[in-house]
Amino acid sequence: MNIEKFIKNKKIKLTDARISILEKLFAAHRPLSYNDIKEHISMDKATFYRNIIKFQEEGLVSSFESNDKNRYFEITKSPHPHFICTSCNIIECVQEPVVFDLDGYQIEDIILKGKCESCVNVK
Amino acid sequence: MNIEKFIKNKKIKLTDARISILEKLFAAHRPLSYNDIKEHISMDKATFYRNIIKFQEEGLVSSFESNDKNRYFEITKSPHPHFICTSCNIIECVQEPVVFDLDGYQIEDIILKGKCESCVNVK
DNA sequence: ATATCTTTGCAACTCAGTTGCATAAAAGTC
DNA sequence: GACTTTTATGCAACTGAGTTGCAAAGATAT
Repeated sequence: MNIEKFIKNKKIKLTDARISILEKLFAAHRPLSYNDIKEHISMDKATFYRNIIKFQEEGLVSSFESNDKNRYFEITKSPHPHFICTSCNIIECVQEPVVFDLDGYQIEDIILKGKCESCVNVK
Repeated sequence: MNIEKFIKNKKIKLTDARISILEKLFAAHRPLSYNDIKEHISMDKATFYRNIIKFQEEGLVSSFESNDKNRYFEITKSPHPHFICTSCNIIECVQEPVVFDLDGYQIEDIILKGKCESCVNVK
């Protein structure tokens, strides 16, 4: 993915900090928290979070809160559910569609919680 | 609901603080956060959170994190999905069952996020 | 090159939830 | 009821993710 193209036409400037955040999010195949990537990016956390806010305003990035009190971020793709393991806290993107309709409500995201394949057999 | 009976046979003592937390959770028809009920209970927040931990150890209470950085608590009933409004942050229990199976995974809870009936028409 | 507007790092702050510790209050026993 | 043991409580100090104010640095347009 070409980050420059990705940011073009959005009303935000192209900076090293922004490129490295987006590169990390593109490379991951699951949502990441600040703690997941802070070792791999060299910027203040204020810069990280302020850029995330910008990305979300532009619709480039989506986020949600997990069990472990961290917020998780991913490049906005076609909507898909997420799975959060209540044992090891890992987060995965779910490929299978979850169909659900609630009269009068507009569903934007679905989060499934439970035990992942690794944890389901442990205890 | 009789709180004394509810707590009986669990390895925790019956105290005023515990009774008032459980009463509030029973009376509500949706999950509540500490902020939701702190005005209506007279105890230190340390006492509140420590008791919630006990209740969860005994399986009396369940909880999850929401969008607004607060943790929400409810009396453990038969499993049902929850809806979180991304505009007004209200949380509702969903009565319609959501069927979903993920091979090798054990689903414990389903959280739907989106716009509630009041917010879906606003913006 | 220069002017303008945006972004950055730093440090200080916020706020939900946690922890240590001394005191108080349950529950069981006599 | 008085005594003993165990558990619960309040207070204050702490933690850690995320936020904010501000001055300095960097991006883009002219």
